[in-house]
Amino acid sequence: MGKPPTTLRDIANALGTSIGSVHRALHDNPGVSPMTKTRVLQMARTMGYRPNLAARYLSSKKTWRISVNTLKGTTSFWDEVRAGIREEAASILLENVEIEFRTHRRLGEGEEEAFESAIRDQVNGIITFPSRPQILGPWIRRASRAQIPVVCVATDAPHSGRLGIVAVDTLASGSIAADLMGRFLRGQEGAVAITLFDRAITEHAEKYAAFENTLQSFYPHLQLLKPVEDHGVESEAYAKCRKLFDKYPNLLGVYVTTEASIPVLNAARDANVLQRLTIITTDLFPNLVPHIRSSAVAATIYQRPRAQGQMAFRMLHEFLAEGANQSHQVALAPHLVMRGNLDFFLHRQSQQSAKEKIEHKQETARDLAGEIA
Amino acid sequence: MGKPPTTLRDIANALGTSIGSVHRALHDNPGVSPMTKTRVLQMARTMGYRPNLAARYLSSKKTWRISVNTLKGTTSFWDEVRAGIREEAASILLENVEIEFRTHRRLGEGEEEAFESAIRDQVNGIITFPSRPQILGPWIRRASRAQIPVVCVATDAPHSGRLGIVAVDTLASGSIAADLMGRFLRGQEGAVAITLFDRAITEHAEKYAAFENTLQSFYPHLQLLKPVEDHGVESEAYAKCRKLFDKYPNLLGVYVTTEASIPVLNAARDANVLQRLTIITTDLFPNLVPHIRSSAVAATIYQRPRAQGQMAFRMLHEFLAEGANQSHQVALAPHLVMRGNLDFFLHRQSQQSAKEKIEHKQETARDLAGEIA
DNA sequence: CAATCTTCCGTTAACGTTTACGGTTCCGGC
DNA sequence: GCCGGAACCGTAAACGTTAACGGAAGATTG
Repeated sequence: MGKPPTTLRDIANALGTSIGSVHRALHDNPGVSPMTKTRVLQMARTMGYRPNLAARYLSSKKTWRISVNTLKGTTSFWDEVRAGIREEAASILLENVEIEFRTHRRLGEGEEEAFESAIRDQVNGIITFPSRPQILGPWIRRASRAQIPVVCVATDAPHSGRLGIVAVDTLASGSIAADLMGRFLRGQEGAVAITLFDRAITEHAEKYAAFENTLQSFYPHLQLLKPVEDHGVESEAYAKCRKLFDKYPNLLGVYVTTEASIPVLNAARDANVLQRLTIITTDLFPNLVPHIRSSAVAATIYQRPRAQGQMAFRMLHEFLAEGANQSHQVALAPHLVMRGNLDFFLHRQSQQSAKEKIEHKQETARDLAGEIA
Repeated sequence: MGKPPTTLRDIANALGTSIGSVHRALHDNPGVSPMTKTRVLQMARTMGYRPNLAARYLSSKKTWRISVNTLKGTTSFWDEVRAGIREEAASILLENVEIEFRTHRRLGEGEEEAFESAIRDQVNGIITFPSRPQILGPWIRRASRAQIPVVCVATDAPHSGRLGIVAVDTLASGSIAADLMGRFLRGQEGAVAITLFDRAITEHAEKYAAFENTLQSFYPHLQLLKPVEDHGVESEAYAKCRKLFDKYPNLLGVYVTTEASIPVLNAARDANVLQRLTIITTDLFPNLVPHIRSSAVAATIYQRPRAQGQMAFRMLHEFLAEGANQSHQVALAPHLVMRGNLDFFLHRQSQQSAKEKIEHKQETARDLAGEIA
C-alpha cells in the first residue's frame, strides 16, 4: 500500500548530492551553499520527507530537558498537575525527556527566580503557572527569544509569546455553574453571589461573565450581586463573605470560583445561613470533602489538574518532536462532583497516588540493580 | 547522573557470549541452549536491561496492525470513538501502527465476521465493541489464544480473557444522574423512572443500581419505578414509555441511560407530560440538541466517546510496546452537558471534525506528492 | 608562487536492535 | 570414516539519522 517513506538518502540521490549536505540544509547548519540549500528544501517538500524520529533519537541520543515551574501543593491541585506531567512523560516510548521541577512556595514568590534559573540552565521547554501574568509575561517573552517554548497551565499569559495554554474552559465552567444554580433553586426568587480571585485575571473575568450571562438569559428571576474578590487571601474571603451574608439575608446561593471555598463556608456557618445557601465551589481537595458529603456544598467544579498536566506535557513534547504549529490552546471540560459521584473521584485520586508509589519503588529498585551491576 | 542504559552488547560481554545469543534468549527464539538462556535472562534482569525501542523499530521496521471493530455511526458516538483512535494513533512518534476499520451496520450483524476476518488477517490487536458480550466472548477468547490482545470499548465482555476495558464509570454516571435528579426535583414527592437497554448487560445493571442507591439514600422521598428495557429498539422505547406516562400521571422525572432518548421524548410529548418531566439523558447527538436547548432535557450524561477511543488505543499500544501488565481497566468520568455549556461541546465537536478534514487533505496532498516523485 | 584560510561538500563511524547467514560442534547412521 | 543433519553460536549487514573528519576547490595573504 504505502510507499516506503523518503529518507535523507533518497533526497540526496534525487539531487545528485550527498546525505551530509541534505542534513545540513534541513537543519540550516553552516557549510552549505544557499543554492543547494533551497534545492534540498524544495525537493524535501515535494518528496514529502518526514524525519524518522527513531533514527534521529538513536543516533543523537539527545534528551530534552523541560522545566516545570509550579506552586508548591498546599492544596493537592499542583501535586496532581505534576503527577499528570510525570505520568505522561513516563508513557513516552522514546525515553528522551527529563523533567526538572522548580517549585516555589507561595504565590508571587520565587516565580521569576525559577524562570531565570530554567533559562540559564538552557532547558528545552518550560511548563509554568503564571499566577501573575503581567509579571511573568516578560520572562516568557525572554524564554521565547531564547527559543525555549513555554506552555502555561491553568492561567493564560496573553500576548507573551507563549507556545500554548492548557486550562479548563472558563465559559463551560461559569455556564454550567449558573445552569446548575438556576436548576437547584428552581422557582425561587432572590440574589446569588460569586467570589473570584481578581477581575484583572482573564480567566476569572471570563468565568464571571459566563456565569452572569447564563444566569441572566435562563434564570432572569435570579439577581447576581457584585462579585467578591478575595485575591487569594483566605481572611479576605471570609471577611467579605461574612459581610455579604449579613447584608443580604435573602441570598440564595454562592458560586466560589477560587480555591478559597473553606473560608466562604465558615462565613456562611458563622452567619447562620449555611443551611439555606446553595453553594457551588471549585476544585476538589481534602478539606472540602466533608462539606460535599454533608451536602453543604451542592456541587463542585473539578478542574482536572491531572489532565491539565498531561495535556501541557503533550503539547510541549509534540512541539519539540515535530515542530508543529497546532492550535496550542486546549480548553478542557470541567468535571462535576457531587455527593453521588464523590467517591468515584476520591477513589481515583488515591488509586493514582498508590500507583505512583509503586512506580517510584520500581524505579528505585531499577537504580539499585544498575548500581550493583 | 543516570548511567548509560545497558544494551544487548553489554549483556553479551558480561557473559562472554554474543549479541545474537542474547537476542535469541530474550525473545525465546530457537537456537539457544537452555543453559545460556537462563544465564542471559538472569543477567538481563540484574543489569536492568530495557530494550531501546527506537533501535528496535529502526531495525525491524515492523508495523503493528490493529483492527477496530465497531458499529457504523448511525449516531455520532462511534464516529467519535474512531476519531479518537485515529487521533491518538497519529500522535505516536514512531509511526509503526496501522489501523484497519471493520465497521458493521447494525447491532449483532457482522460482528462475528469482523472478528473472524481480523484473526484470519493476523492483526496484532483488536479494539472492539462487544454489544452482545455473550456472543462475542468466545471470539475474544479465540483471539487471546492466538496472542491477539483485545480491548473492549463502552461495554465489557467479562471472563473473556480480554486485555482491557475502557468505559465510562457506571457508578459515577448513575450516581450523578440520581443526585442531579434529586436536586432538580427539590422538595417534590413522587416517582421517577429509568430506561435501559437490558438488565442482562453488566453496565446497565450497574448504572441502574447506582442510580437506585443514590436516589434512595439521599432522596428517599422519591420512588424509583421498575426499569424500562428498550433493547435498543426505538419503537419499544416509545411504546413502553408512553404506557408508563399514562399509568403514572404524577411521574416527576426520567433518566434515559441508553441512546434511545428521542422516542422517550416523543412519548412524553404525546402524553402531554413533557413540560412537567425532568429528563436526564445519555450522550450527545445532533437530534438531541434542540431538546437540550429547549430545556426539555435538563441534562445529559456525555460518555466521551473520543476519550474512550483514545484510551483504548493507548492501552493497546502500550501493551504491544512494553508488554506491560497494567490494570487495564479505565473508567472515565462522564461529562455533564446542560443548556449552559452545550455550545462548548458542540463547538468542540465541530472543531474536531474540521481539524480532521484538514489532516485528511494534507495526507492526500502528501500521497500525491509521493506519487509524482 | 607557496602557504594559509574559507567555503562547500562527500564519506564514514557511530547509535542498539533485528535478521540472515555462515561456522562450529556433536551425534546417529550408513 | 564420511555424510547429513541438528543444535548452538558468532558475525555482519542492514535501518535512517547525526556528527565529525578530511578533501577539493577557490579566495586571500605573505
